[in-house]
Amino acid sequence: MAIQAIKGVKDILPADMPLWQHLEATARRLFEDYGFSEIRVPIFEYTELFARSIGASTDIVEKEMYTFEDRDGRKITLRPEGTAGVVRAFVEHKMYAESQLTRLYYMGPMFRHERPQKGRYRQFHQIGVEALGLDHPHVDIEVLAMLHGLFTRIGVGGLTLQINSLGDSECRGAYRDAIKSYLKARLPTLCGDCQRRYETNPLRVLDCKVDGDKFADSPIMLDYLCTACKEHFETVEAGLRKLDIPFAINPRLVRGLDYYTRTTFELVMGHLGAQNTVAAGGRYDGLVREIGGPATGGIGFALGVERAISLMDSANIALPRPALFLSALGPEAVAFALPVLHDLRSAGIRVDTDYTGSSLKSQMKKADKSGADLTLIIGEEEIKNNKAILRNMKTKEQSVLTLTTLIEDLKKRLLPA
RNA sequence: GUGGGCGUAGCUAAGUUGGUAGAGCUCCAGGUUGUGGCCCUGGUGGCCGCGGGUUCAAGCCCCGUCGCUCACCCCA
Repeated sequence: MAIQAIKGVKDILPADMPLWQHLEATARRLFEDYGFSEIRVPIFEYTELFARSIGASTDIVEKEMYTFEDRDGRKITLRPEGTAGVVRAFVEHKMYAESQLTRLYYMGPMFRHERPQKGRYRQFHQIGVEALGLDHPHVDIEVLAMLHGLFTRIGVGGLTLQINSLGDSECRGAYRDAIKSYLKARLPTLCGDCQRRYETNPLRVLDCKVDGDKFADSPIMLDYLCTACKEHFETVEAGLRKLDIPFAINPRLVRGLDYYTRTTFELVMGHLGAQNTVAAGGRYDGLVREIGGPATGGIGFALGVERAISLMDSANIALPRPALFLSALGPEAVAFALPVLHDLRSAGIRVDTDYTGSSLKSQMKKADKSGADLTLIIGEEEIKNNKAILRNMKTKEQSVLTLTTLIEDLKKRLLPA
């Protein structure tokens, strides 16, 4: 039995790459327009970092992390999400001292040991941003506008941006108490999962797929927000309207990571399977301090690359193709072609060839398949007569070139003036 | 961790009540001797996921196992 890839991880094959590269390039360009800079942080960290930031009792930390001891006996974890590492780097390099607002983005693999299914893998990729240092609501708006803009630019529609506020340390407690007392009376009628969640994460009960529709009359966070949180949320709301960014308030939107405060949001897509959240994020005003930095605000999001790509239409993504296909017939021509290929490639011209020297018919097929607009034909006769034939694959027009001036001639035709 | 569906060629997939595995696409070579896409002909390519059992005989039936997949849970 041949060795296979680890369960839940995927090879991203050349055929998939145009979509990946297009998404990554579009994101880079957009984020940089907004003043964000790329940061690359390690894919593993000390386990404690994730326990402290994500929350020790969350599912991610309790049962999904790839954690192991390294040879020095220290507990190491493959990152299950991107924010913790970026915030750690922000604090470690004292980036808060450089400017009031630090805008960062990242992309790369994340790891969670879950049972794989559609849109959920054990190694998956996220593109994320973090804006650290300010808790001004306009930063929230900027980040949401950027998220909205990204999906517009990659041509994915039909998504819904849901937003909510989770309040802060001041008002969330009161809401939590209200929910618990609301649920307490109904507890016996709820599903087993909800009874368990009542203890671990009562806010999540409202989001239950089985009993979720029973809670139409439940207390909602927005009614419990303190003045500051309420103002913050209203400013974000007004700003989104002003920028014509469509959204829906979902008072039951709860995040699975403990660090979120105030603004939270999800970008969801119907009919993407059960894993219908394409991107999600929120504000985390307590996190930087928790990691050992100053008390400073932060907000970010991450999008699931595999999920986003499954929504993209590959039809309008240009595939890379050579400018020229060189057909060399017979060993002499193949030998002659070697430096020609080298010179053209060195000059930045994309050239493909087939080294077999086989029949012209089979090479024409390969030239056609390569997508090249032009085919250069060099055979025994051409070598003898100091000629080469240049064929336009679309018009079928052929012209005769001289071998001694071939490279200069081709450069003139194929390089932009 | 729990449940459903599925494993036959590189891909998509037929295979009757058990009787010696067929096809389309791809790939390769031809179809006037040096010209692609369409068409035609031929060829390469299968431990039928793996192991065991029943049987004269197993792709098909039984048991086990591994893998893939979808859903629960959780989340991007």
